Amino acid sequence: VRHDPRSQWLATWKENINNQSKYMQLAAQSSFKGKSDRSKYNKAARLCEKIVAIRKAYKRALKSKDDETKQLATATWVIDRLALRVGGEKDTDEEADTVGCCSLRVEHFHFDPNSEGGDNKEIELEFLGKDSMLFKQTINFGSDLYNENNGMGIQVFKNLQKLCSKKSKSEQVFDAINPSMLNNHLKQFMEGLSAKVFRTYNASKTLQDELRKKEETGSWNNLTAAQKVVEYNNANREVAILCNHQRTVSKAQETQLESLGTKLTTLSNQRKELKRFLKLLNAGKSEKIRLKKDEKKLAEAVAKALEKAKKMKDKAKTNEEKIKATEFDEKAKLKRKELTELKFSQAHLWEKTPTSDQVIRKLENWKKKITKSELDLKHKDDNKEVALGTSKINYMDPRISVAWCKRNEVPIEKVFSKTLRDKFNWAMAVEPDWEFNAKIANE
DNA sequence: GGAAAGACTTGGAAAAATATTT
DNA sequence: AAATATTTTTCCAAGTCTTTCC
Repeated sequence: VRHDPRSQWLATWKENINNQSKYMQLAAQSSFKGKSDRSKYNKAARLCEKIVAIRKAYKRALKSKDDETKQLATATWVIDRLALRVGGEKDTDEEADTVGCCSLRVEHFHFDPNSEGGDNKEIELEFLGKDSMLFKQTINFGSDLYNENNGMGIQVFKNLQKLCSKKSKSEQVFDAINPSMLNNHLKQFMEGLSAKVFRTYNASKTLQDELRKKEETGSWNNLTAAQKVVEYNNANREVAILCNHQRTVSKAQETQLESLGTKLTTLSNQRKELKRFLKLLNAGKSEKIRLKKDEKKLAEAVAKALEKAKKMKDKAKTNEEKIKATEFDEKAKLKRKELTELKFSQAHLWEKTPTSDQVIRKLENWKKKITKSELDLKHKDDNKEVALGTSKINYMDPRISVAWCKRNEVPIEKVFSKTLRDKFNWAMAVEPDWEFNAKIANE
């Protein structure tokens, strides 16, 4: 037993397989952890002020004659603007071959990936990051996004080009520096600054800017709380994309998306048929309009089968009878499924020949349905690989979210789950106009 | 001065709990 | 109430970064 105010752990031991240190620590909702979480975000917030000087410094150093200085500047740009991790060296015999900024190799860079030739300033970066998550993005260094500070993107591109030339594929791009040099370099700008702080800073800043942008749109105040939460999640998504937080698409999700796709095709085919009906009606050929078929008959059969299955189950005493009853029940359910499919496939049809008014009304209805389900599908597809949770738990200052909720009269539980509310208890008391900026660092 | 150890944060998968649809 | 879909929680490995050791 000992008392050591410098450390947070309650117990520590060596795990017997890989000989790694293990710790027992207080839970995330403890005030102890809360305090260090708060200081993490406060440190990142101080960057709001310091970032100007840092960017100015590396802009100049990008053109330095000294290799080390130049590489430090280029790497800092990458960490600041592309939100990469620092990328510590590790033993590739023992561990997975994953990389970050400092350990990037020439083979991870594809210049002019689409062979556009000429003055192309694109690089496709492709590598496995933490947890072997794929990072694959094409960066256009010529775009305004990277050049608002007159020409920095272009300069970085030139540097990277040079750093990759005359090297074999397996050589490191930033061969003159390593993470501890980079972190030491960063310390001169701000006490306690290290590479990871940029991720926290950029994530929090992005969230705040995105949320503010949305609040400034004209119709914002007309939105319901639920609609505002959707916008919050969209902002959260921007952050997750920035940090490359991904999830693998499960088999179930895959099939779900597929079936949504087929549903959509059915709907649009039905709309086409409805249009045809309208023409037929106008031409006085109403007898050619297809009507609903077999639905009632099948519905009755299904009801009967289900009832019978239930009776069989109630009666069954022996195992054999029970098995039979279950089998029958499964068949009945299959039939029921058929019925729903049939119903869906002729949902646009009528029992009796419709009037053109009816057809018009249904057409409008179908149009709405199609737009909605198109949007739904696109949304699902766009987001199937993005994980929002990680940035919410680790990167976005919770006070931004709390203040946003207060300003917009959105209950906090729409945004933070129970555990997150506990974890971020320290952040709950901020004012509605609270801002993530350099001033709050002293709170 | 550089490598290894130690301490703490960050990461997605899978399980579990809830919500929604049928 | 059952089936499905979505969200939350749990789990522990894989990172980062500072301190210690040689």
